[in-house]
Amino acid sequence: MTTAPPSVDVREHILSTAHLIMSGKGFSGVGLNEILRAAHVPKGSFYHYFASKEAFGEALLTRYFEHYLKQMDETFDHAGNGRDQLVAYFEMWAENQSASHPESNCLVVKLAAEVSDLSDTMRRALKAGTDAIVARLTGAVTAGQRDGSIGLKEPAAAVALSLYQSWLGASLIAKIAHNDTPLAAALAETRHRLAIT
Amino acid sequence: MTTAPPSVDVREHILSTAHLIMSGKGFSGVGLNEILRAAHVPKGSFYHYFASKEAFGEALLTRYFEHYLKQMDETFDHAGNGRDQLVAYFEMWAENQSASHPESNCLVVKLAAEVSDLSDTMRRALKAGTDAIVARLTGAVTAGQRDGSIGLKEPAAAVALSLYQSWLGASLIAKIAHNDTPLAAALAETRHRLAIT
DNA sequence: CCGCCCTCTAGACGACTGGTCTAATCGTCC
DNA sequence: GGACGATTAGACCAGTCGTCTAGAGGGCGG
Repeated sequence: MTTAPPSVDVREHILSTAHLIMSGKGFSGVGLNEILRAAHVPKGSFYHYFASKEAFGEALLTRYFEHYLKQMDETFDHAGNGRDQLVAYFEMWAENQSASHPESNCLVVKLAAEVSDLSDTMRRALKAGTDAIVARLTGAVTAGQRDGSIGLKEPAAAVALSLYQSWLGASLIAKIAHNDTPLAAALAETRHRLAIT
Repeated sequence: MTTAPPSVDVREHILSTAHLIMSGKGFSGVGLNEILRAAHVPKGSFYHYFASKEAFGEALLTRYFEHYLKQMDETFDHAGNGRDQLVAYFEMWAENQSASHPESNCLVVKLAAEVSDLSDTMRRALKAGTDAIVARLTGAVTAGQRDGSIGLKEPAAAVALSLYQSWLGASLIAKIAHNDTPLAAALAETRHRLAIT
């Protein structure tokens, strides 16, 4: 699909092509051949940049979380109080996870279950990434509790983890239903949970 | 000579063997060869019982939900009020999803993300099954609201779906963390949510 | 300008597995 | 024995991941 010959950063090009394909077919469901054909990169190059498919998967996840966390930080920076930060973030999630943009779907939702039992290194990449996400959410909850925009008394970390898990579950159900209403419902519920009573 | 219908037995045997293996390796991650070897069933027999790997996957899910819903009904029958029914069910979930019993892990958690984009028939099996689960949960929430064991005012269906999604998410995180504490936390939070204020 | 070295590309190849299908065998009953 | 459906054996080829040799390209010292 992607045609540009990026002799500059082939590694990055392979990774971004793979992200596209794997967010549809999963990890075991795609072969290196298909990815490399789509990226117009010969097989010989692949094993120059990556030691194995597993190492490649780990790199894919690491790269994904890097981008993701950066975007998350930007979203938080552009929002006001703690509650607004969280709402803006989950609005973004709902949009990205929509069935109409399969390429921006969350890789945690897509790959976690498949890959956690398959490869310990990939599992650890997933763990590090999700921990970082929850840490940032915890920061926003704490900020919201301090600035008065969030009234919940429970520990910030517990609230953050619970929100994150709910959205993972809602995304899974949205995938099964092939329908975005679970995401809209999750957004409404999140707003409700964070509202000052 | 009541010749027991062996075709049913073999079919069932293949399915139960596959359940075991796939709950570890996923759908695309296992080949028919491995499943059939493990089940001591010759490869040639497979296409006598199933039309394709996809149809096989659909049968696997259907069978899984049949067992699952039956067990769910039994759990509900042995519990008292609506809240107790839900608590008993989620206690069972936490136990089955434990990392130490990978064979009883939830197939929805394991396969939903991988399979929903891969096969529409499998996606629909997943949808029918999860809808049935949420319907039963909704029944228990309604019962609890009626018998006074649940104080929540929100619509029963919304509560049920939200609980189910939270548990899917918690199970995913537990898989990533390779650790059961997220499930214990989910159980505590569920209890808290359902407690009379 | 040349030759050298090292990075990167190229893709054939091997050993194996994937799902699928046809042709033959088996078991049972008439 | 003959017929016939249920069951199996194994061929089939496209695909898998990974290896390997051969060479193109660019930078640099001289």
